[in-house]
Amino acid sequence: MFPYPSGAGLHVGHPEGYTATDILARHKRMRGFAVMHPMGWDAFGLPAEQYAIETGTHPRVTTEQNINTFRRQIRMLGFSYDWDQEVDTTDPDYFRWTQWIFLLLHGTWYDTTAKKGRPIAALPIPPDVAAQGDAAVRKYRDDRRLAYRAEVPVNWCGALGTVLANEEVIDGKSERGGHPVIRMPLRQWMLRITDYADRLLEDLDAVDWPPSIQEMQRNWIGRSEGAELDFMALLPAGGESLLRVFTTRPDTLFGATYMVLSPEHPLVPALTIPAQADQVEAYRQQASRKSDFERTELAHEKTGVATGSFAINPVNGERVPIWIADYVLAGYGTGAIMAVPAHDERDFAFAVQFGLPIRLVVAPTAGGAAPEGEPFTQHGVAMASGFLDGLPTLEAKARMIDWLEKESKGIRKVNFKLRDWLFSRQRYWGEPFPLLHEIGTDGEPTGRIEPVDIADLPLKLPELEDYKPSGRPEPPLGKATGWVEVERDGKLWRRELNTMPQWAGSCWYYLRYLDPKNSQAFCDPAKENYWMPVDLYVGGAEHAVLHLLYSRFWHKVLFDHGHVTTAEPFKRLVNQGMILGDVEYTAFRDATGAWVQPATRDATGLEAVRLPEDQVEKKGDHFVLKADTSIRVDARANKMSKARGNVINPDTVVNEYGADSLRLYEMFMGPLEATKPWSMRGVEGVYRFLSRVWRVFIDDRAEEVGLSPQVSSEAPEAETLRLLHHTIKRVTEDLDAMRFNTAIAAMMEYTNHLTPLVIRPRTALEPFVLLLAPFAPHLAEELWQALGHGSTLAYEPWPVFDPALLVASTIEVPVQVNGKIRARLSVAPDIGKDELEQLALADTKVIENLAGRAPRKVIVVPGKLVNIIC
RNA sequence: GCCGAAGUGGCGGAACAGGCAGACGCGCUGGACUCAAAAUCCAGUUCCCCAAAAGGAGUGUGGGUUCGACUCCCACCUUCGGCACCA
Repeated sequence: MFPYPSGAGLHVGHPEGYTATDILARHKRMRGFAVMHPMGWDAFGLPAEQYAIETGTHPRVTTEQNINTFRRQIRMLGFSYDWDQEVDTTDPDYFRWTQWIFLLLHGTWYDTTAKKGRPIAALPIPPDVAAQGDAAVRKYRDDRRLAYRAEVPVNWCGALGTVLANEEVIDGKSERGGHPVIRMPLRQWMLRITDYADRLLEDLDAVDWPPSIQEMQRNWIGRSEGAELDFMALLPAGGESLLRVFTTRPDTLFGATYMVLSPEHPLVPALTIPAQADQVEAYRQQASRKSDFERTELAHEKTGVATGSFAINPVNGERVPIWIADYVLAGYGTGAIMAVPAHDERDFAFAVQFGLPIRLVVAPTAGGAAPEGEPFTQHGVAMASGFLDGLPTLEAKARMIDWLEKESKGIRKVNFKLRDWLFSRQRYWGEPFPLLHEIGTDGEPTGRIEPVDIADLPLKLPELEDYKPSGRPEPPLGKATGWVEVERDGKLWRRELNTMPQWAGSCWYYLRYLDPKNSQAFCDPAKENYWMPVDLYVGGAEHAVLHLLYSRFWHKVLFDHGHVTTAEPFKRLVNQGMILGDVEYTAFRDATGAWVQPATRDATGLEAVRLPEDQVEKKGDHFVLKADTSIRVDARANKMSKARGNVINPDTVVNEYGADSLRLYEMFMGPLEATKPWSMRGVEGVYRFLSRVWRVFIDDRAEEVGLSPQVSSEAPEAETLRLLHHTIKRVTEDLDAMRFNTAIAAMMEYTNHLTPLVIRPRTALEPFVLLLAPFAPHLAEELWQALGHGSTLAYEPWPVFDPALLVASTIEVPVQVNGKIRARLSVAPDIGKDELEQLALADTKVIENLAGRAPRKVIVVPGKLVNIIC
């Protein structure tokens, strides 16, 4: 995954994944593969804009500086990127195609029968719509495009005068400054990713991804099957209105004792009786001020207000009260539920809180009793439910849906947690939407929206005097007066003022890598066909859901239009683990300065003191203070952060130990996927290994760098040859399985064998240099030259091991008596089972341990062990 | 609360189609080289007992399967990551 070039420069977390893919790229090249290994910049984003607001520096300037820093640092590490493939999402030649893809989405509707996206021109227009004229047809189409506009609540911070992203809002206040944030509806661009929910879910089975990531995506998509059914709401003003709910448990319909609407539900005003109006309005106000976070956070205490009106249960004609409560989310299902307190935790809590009736309609077993004082939410057997009585839950569900469908009171329905994607931002530093709004003679938008001509792309950002927020929830692009208004076909048009989110550019960059300079298409179809899908995609798990889901969505739209040939973009995904700071030891002192042992880690009023390693020791399964072993010391590695001051800068490491040491250490720390703490001593360790390798080849006492006189043309001894081939085997297999740490261990072992050799045969050294090359390319190239080769080793064939040479002349086989090892036999590797058993039984140690007892059973695993049971 | 991953020496981690636990590296101890130090090289280093040999215990905890379990099964504990009123 390409980086966001932040002002802080490269972090040691970045080179982890990049080293891994570089090693594989180099290895594959040596094995004759054509390798595409590119790098680029995900360079739109908030920090550059924030910096612009504060200093007036154009984000382009900041971004360019940051990219230059990142590029320098990345080059310093010797990654074999093809810099001709470099992409930058903020480059107009790049975002031209981001805009182009947006227009493709805008020009697409999802055909649910064909289960694919199709051009909007192919959308069948019903005759009655067509009869109403162009405006009606246009609206019909606009309502079905994959990119559409909707009123959705955004986080508006009046004090900062800007709209904030969800992650910038904490406890209903702005992250910076702690100003109040309210949610207000704003007209926004949305992408209809929910149309692709089923395919995004199904195709997860076809990719080679970590199961945990697949699971996270499945949960995020959150498919659930159930029914939508209609209650009949009785309006206080007279008349009726259908009130639709979604439920996964239609079998509990007989147990519905009240209904709950989300505070935002459109029917709330019509359903509120005058006596309740004030309360309802107050509750709606209060709910609107809460952020989603606040609404779902800890506050599991239920709140709500009765509307005062009632609805009729479709299955039994019963009158049930209608309430509003914020535990019902406006965005899921229909924004309204039938409450079955006996069989749902939330409904139960609410019913208890407000004294609403609870009616059991499912028993754990036929005739069995549900536990008292808690809801029974599991499957069981229907009861007190008329025609469902006695049916197990699954059958009861099906029967109820059949009944609802027959009576036209409901339908089978699948719902998804996945929301449509809020795609617009009220920001400057992002891709402008290539759309024009028609302005009528009255100076107001007519509602007609047209894309900018493809030939006029890219639509570049206007230059701005200042980037400060306007103080109104309006995008800063509105300030670019000369840019906003456009004349076309004799009419006045106003440009779309929102910009795209940072995800946009990162959604498809892997395709641009294939053909970054193409001015005719986002990518030459022949190249796409040759390279796609991505064989290996390495990145942090923080992108497990959003980035990977959005990319997959865009890819599928491109696929439906025939612009790409694979349904999925990333065949194999590997998540690198996080690199934490060095381990820190912390003890606590109270106000008097005395050491104390806090009951909890977050105890207040105590001073946390960081201790050097030599002041602590291990006692039992935890660390204690050496000076007072009754005081427990907290030992943990923390996330690297500026605030903690535990950030490791790759520049420092490279200056001190060289790029190869950094690369090697990052890979030697542990499995790529694991979270692991950094240790400067560990870097020192791999540096010493590389130095040892150097001294095996090079006479370091000589005035000039030159091959050690110990390097000889003699043939290696059998053991050296065996170890060489063993090492080739291990390194090759470990690389294929991405076990970089054990591959390095294998090379260390081989080096440990070579070091004491007085005579170092060239034929045992050269293949080793090639094995080391992907890991430590700088050192390996130098050794390769010293060995007398004129050109790079980057394309030398990868060494191949000879299985015949792997066999040792003798092996050691342990002999157990009753499962305990009592002797070791030195035998030929191909020794027969019977012979091995005879040898074991004849061993003096074994005889001693048998103490005259006769073996009852002898288990012989040839080449592994002998176990004698007596 | 739910989902997922993981618990192995002083530390990072090896070994899991069930078969010698602790590879490799760090740290530590001792030795060689040196006037000395650094660097380097050699040896040792899971714990307990012990001069040594020989023993004994041991892969988060408690059970189970097996000749044999870090590895498989059941229950639990802890840590990390994600989701979190999704009807």
